Amino acid sequence: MILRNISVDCVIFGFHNEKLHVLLWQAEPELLENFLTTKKELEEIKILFEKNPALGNSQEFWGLIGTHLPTEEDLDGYAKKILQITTGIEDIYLKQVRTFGALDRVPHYRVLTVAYYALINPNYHDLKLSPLAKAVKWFEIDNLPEVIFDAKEVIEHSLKKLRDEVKYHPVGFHLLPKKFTLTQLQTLYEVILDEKLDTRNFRKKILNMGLLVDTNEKQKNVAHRAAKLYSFDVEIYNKLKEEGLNFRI
Amino acid sequence: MILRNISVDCVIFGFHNEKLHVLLWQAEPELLENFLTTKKELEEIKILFEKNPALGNSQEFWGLIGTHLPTEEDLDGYAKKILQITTGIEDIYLKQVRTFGALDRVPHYRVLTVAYYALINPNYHDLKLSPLAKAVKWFEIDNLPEVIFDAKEVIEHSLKKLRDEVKYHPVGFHLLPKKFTLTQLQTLYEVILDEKLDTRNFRKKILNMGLLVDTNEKQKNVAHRAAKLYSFDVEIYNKLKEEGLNFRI
DNA sequence: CCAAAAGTGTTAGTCATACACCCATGC
DNA sequence: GCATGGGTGTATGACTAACACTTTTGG
Repeated sequence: MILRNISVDCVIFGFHNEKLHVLLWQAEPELLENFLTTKKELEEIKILFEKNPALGNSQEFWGLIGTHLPTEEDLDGYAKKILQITTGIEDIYLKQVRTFGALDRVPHYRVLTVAYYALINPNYHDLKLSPLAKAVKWFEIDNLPEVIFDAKEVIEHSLKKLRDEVKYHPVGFHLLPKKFTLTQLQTLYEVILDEKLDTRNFRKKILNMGLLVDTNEKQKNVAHRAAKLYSFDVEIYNKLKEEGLNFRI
Repeated sequence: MILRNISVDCVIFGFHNEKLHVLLWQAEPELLENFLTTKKELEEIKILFEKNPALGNSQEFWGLIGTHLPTEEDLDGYAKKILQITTGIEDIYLKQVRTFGALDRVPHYRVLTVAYYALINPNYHDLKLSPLAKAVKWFEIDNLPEVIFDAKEVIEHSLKKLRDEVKYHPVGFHLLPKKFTLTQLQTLYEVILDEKLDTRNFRKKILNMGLLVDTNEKQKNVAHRAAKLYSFDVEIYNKLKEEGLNFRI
């Protein structure tokens, strides 16, 4: 059985072409089948779609990826499941943003949405493998299409949360490939925080924290001096944090 | 109608006797009547209580103040309403913590709890006026009674959120009277953050930020040098923030 | 005059900011 | 050899941390 009054939606952020993107879809009941376990649940979803013209009308509108919470699913676990099925990735950084519960945020019926944000790197995860590939698309964060319901507000809240988080916790790394250059990292922060950073100071700060691992590798086939590749190690971060490291950008 | 699968619970923090406290209650359906608008809702609540032995058994267990969300109530608005009815105060600082949705967090039926935390100053708000006064009690944060369901976890999450927040935003003032001394403010921070702060440095830092208003008043009838009384002005804070002030403790 | 808490300044070290040029690579 | 982005050091000012005594008040 699904809980008609509760939906779980994921704001999936991706970083490519030096831009922050959000993954949206045009949902149809048949796609939601992927997230559900019983036929009964699918029937229930179909009824909701029929009752709500705005949902059926999704040729024009894009929406956040998610659906109603089944009774037998753990809340955090279900958000993770939605992401796994959508992206094919097992270990995704995922964080609850907040629950939206204004009266009339969705016409015709009452639903609270528990929003999560997730961070992935689109260059390194081929979404073509996803069963939802045809319905799903990346949009630049400052060039979003028309979205359904209050999805815009949810995305904005999530972005704000990401911005707050990225300054004090090393979460930005989840948007980069395993091995990355300091310039990529800097660009990422510039894009998320929407401000220019001083290269020399940025490098000093990051390297002084001592949580990047020098992979002893360099970029290849670039038409300029090849940059060193670093990786981020959560274990090292946890150790340093215990010793009193304060991560700050 | 009430939404059986969604409850709204408030972790109400108060600061007195140099300790941080939480307001808990022993809920009974009759008390919940105060939060509800129709008789039908009360009947629905009563049925839930009957179905769930742990709820009826609340002579032994204390719980968070809150109840199921009625269909016609806005989520944030309902949290505010719960607080107003409980405390009689109109303007309470209130913040959504997160939504708890583990599978067996409440036995016998599935319910998600949207948790909020609130900050009030018990010395300056007489809860005896509340219709719930007899069921409600302050507990020291590190001397809590046995609590129902996962209330402990919810309280701990809320405290963590408060700690994170208090460092970077001037929310601590909501726990103090309108006019307070710098020593009170320092004690408050020491209690919330659970660490000693250097008095001289603390005063310098706070006063340099320039967001406290000198009321030109002093304590009266104290058996020692009377301290100056300050107040906090949100308007001033907002102005300073626009000018780039970074609030940090 | 005593007890109790309020109030105050200086120094040393650390951290943030501002800023401009040479280096390595592919084509 | 040139275009492109990678990589580096220093000086200045700002902030943080550590630390001990005098002042005011009521009883």
